[in-house]
Amino acid sequence: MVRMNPDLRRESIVAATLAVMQRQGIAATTVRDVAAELGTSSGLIHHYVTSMDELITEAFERAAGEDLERAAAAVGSGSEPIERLRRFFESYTRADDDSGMQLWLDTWAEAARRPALQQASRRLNEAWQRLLCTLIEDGCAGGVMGSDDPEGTAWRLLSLLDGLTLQCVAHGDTVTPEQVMLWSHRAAEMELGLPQGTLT
Amino acid sequence: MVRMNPDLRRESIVAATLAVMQRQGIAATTVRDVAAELGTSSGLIHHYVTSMDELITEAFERAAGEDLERAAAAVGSGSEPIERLRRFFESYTRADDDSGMQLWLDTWAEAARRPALQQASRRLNEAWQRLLCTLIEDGCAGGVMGSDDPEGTAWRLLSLLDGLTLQCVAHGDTVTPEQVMLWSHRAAEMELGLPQGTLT
DNA sequence: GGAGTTATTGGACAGGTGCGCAATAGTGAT
DNA sequence: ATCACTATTGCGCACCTGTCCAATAACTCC
Repeated sequence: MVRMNPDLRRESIVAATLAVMQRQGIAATTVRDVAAELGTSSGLIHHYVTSMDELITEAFERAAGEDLERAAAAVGSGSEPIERLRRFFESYTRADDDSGMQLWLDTWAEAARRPALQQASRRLNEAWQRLLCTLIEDGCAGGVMGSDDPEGTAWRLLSLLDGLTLQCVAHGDTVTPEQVMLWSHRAAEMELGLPQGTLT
Repeated sequence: MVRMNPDLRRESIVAATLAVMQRQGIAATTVRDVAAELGTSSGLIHHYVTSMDELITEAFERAAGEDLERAAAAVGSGSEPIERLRRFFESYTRADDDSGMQLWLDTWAEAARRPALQQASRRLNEAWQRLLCTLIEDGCAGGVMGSDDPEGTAWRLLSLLDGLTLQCVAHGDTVTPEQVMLWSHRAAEMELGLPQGTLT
């Protein structure tokens, strides 16, 4: 039996959990499924993790945290405000990642019944809002865009993106990712006093 | 044993199911819970209903259909376009009904795993879109408001409302129903070329 | 080699799920 | 009173869930 670093073992369990969650949804993710994904037994999972709830929350935090970090890097303060805004939208909508979108929706619903998950979800939500808010404030300071209430504008735009993503993930044939980008661009142009077509 | 009209009995089962769904969420609604709500046995449920899936879908359709009918009546073509729009927003956000909002979110997530529910959800979704679209077109025809793409505008506004409702139901202390109304009004004013403050 | 420690297994446990079914209670017509 | 019929019960079935635990395997250190 290979003696692994316990932290690494835990890490691989969390990764397997995430994979199962993306494939089957949070509610349908069971200890035995995770064990099968790793090719081990269910008892082992509980040797490294105290409860299923903890495992699910940790897997979500890992995935969502990485998404956020990637976005923060892509939106980095180096380039032009308009371009940064465009990149933010692309990162947030996860348009290239079906299973990610599904998991995102799942989290909203499950959060109501899993306090730990709700807390994690809220933290992530606020971090995204802060990222966009800073971005808008930078643009305003540079005179590229305008908003009399950057925080409110950020919430409105994020809510629009949430709603569009909702349509996309649940009724994908009615609203496509391309429309999500187009419509969010138009809304942002209106909100920020940009000439129509600036973002697209 | 009182011999009831079978349709009435079925009706009461659906009503009980809806009550349990609103209280516990769709995923946690079981045959035994519904039976307990009615004060009968679980076997009786299956005497009138073939499967749990069917029961859940029917309960959702009933509740959502009634919501839509109420909204259509409230938005009736009698009054002024601006007032009709305001009433539409109020109806759609279900701001006065916490359990209704929770069920709405639940439906989105569950739809991914219950085909029948997904179909029902989609039908309802399109009906709401049509209602708002007609409303916008009426306003445009009357010269009260303007939009170069009524259908797109309707989708955008509904998506914004969805996103705001999402925030409201999951993180209620961050986004209040009042803000949902205010922000959706502002967005609608921008979209429809109305002077700021017209709706509020 | 053996001792001590950890990793891992596989199954037991109590509880829950949807569904089906034989048995019973009640009803209305004859 | 008898009959056919329906309503209703309550339990059984097979399956699934998270969690726990004794037994075993593998490793490290002496």
